Amino acid sequence: MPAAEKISYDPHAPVDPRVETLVNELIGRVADKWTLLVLEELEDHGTCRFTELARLVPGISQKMLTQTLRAMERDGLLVRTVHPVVPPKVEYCLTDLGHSLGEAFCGVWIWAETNLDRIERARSAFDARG
Amino acid sequence: MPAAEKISYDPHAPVDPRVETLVNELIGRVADKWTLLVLEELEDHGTCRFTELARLVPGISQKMLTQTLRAMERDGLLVRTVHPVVPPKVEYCLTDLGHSLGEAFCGVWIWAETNLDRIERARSAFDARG
DNA sequence: TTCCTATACTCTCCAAAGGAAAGTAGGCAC
DNA sequence: GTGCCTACTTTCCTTTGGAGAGTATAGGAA
Repeated sequence: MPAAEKISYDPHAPVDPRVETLVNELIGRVADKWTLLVLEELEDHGTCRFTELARLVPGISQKMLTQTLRAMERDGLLVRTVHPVVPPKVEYCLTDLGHSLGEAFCGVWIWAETNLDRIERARSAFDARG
Repeated sequence: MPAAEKISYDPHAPVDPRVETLVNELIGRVADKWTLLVLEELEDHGTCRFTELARLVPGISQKMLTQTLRAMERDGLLVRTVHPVVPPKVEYCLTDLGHSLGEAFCGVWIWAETNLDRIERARSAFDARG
């Protein structure tokens, strides 16, 4: 390990490798394209129904929307409320935990907005080099 | 870099849909399991060689490591340096842009560490409900 | 000489994940 | 009866990803 101590806050410094494994596993699940996009829409629009989310999240299939919502429900990120009416009405709403994850991802959205141009330029340069 | 105007972020503020599409696309690429884990290791360990990363990132295949590193290089997140020696020596190092993404994801790692127990409990509860 | 090693890929084959579209349930209006 | 509505569920097929073998190269050992 290159032991260059950082002056700024390093969240990884005092970590038990067992915990690190679990965190990596969790990151692997949560840092999924669809989870992120669903999270974003639920943050933006509040409680949503199934078809509303299908419309809001660009390009998601019904299968993946169902899977993503189930996984998020299992992880306690959102609550699924079934209204026993016809036609069916199911609402999805972020929990406190879901909101806290949304806030944690805030920095990433800001980063993406801020650096869009820079990345497109980097890609052009890379592609030009062959 | 006009960072001053972006200090606060209101997710409910109206956003140009064209920009939103591009940001979603970018999130979809960057919010990939392997990209995140590689980014984390490069943040933690600084400059790394190929096999070093293969060892550090748990469970990644050589193919995916190559693909991930190429994509990150194309996006300007890291620099790939080839030393013309035998056996080959290639070093990967984050750019400023890569570091800034790492910092943006800082909140997510902290969140994951903080909420591990809560999520495991949520999963157990969900599985117990059937 | 031939063999072996080390590194960073690269290729091949197969299993798993994911997308598109059709099917299901079940009251209600007609 | 037929059609309609929503939230899935199933089927089929394409794409992605993983496991492992192969490649190029120079120096050192046998």
